[in-house]
Amino acid sequence: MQEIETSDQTDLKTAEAASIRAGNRALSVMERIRNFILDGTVSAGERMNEVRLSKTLDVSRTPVRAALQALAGEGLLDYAPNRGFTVREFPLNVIVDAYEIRASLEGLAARFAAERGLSDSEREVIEKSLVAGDELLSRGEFADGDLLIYRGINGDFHDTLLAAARNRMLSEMIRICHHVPMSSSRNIVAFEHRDVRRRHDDHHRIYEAIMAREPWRAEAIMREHVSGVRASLLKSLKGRV
Amino acid sequence: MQEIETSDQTDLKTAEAASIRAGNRALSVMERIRNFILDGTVSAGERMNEVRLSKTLDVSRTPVRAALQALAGEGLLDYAPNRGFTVREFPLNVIVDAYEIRASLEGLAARFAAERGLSDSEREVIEKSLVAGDELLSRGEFADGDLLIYRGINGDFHDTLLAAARNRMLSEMIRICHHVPMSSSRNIVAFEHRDVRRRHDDHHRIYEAIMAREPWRAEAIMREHVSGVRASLLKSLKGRV
DNA sequence: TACAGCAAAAGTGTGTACAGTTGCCGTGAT
DNA sequence: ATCACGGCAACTGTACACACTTTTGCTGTA
Repeated sequence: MQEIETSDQTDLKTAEAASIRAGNRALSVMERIRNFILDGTVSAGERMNEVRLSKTLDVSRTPVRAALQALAGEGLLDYAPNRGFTVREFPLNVIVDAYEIRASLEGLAARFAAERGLSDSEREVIEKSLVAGDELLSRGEFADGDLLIYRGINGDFHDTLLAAARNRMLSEMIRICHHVPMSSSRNIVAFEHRDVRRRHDDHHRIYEAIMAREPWRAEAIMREHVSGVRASLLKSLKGRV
Repeated sequence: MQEIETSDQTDLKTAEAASIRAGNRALSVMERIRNFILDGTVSAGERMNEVRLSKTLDVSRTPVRAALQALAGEGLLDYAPNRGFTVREFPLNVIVDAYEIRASLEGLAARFAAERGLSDSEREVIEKSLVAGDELLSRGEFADGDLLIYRGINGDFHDTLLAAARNRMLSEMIRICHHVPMSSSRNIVAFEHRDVRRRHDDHHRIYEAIMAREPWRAEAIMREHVSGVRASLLKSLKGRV
């Protein structure tokens, strides 16, 4: 009965890095249920029937319950005694607010990083991300797939800075913000070259502030940086909806 | 087998308000285990033996596991696969950082409250807390038990403002900060009359900023306010240790 | 005496049966 | 026709047994 091992181990590193509970089976179950939620297999407000889930995933109710509890801890599910778990709804204003929270928290992370300094490897990763971004942007316009590449570059920059803040609670809270649908830093919401260029320029300035050991400046720029993403999101939503 | 109902329902409202999982039994078990952690019955770094706990609390392992998972979600416990749960350690720097995080988040909450406005009942509670604090402080010095009273006043002010921010994710994150040992807003760390007076004056100014619909000013004062508590904590620790 | 390897014990992970609760549907009285 | 009540079905909550993993400590050997 170890056929689970072979199948799906999506994003396993993220999960264990975040001190998430659930052992062997429960961990993979958790990721699978998370995907059900994020890809819309189960819709917002829907009840998570334990028996049905355990049949679908071919495990007993025990790991299913563990996974559901863990996901509730992450804020993706709601719990009510004797009524089980339901998919939490994320109306637009909640998503927008999540960006504000992220802005505050990542700003704080930038300040901590500036106060505490970067390790050699962290500096290396960030510099690499800056150079890679410069290169990508120097062409003046985006080719196919370039946005996907920048997504990675952007993620590296933010993840590394977060690690440099050396504060676990902060990391976990920001991770929760990222798990709000649409709110990940890996989501580039501004598709226009000029916007991305401005964002990338922010990265340069944040890095400079950190290297200059100017915590408050680093915080201010980072806050504005993430807030700017929120503004872009609003703009792009208005454009489409 | 309903003898649990009669016994311990400590802080139950807080728990369910925070969308915590765990049903009837598991919920009370969770609170009891939380107390074990906070009052030092189990010490930092210690392993939470499920069998022993279930015997101590006189329930089966199932609700114990549920409670442990919930507490891990709150950040009080660490989990490692096949090795169970351990009490997370909170060294001084983590506690101090938690105040910074709280400062950022409560600042944001104040901003939201200023943007969104207070309900009648919220305004009433806050004004009452301001008046009560004025009265308590007007005597010029503290009598026995006055600090305890102010603790309640202080808590009312902060809780109400948080509710007025109308953002669940924010509430939950701040609640997590409060659960860090020593980091609750109900802990008055500055025992001197002058410090408390200054804090209370902050409350007045925050309220004024909110009523004047000045979000950024409300945020700035609140951040400084909570940061000030952190500074007082450091001072008082230095004095004692 | 130090260390490797193994075996027993302790502890966690999972499956499953049963108990308790909720919600729904049908029946009957008003 | 409507509402109240009772019983049934579905689902969650808890207990417990068994499987698997980790840890411990013992023994034999170098």
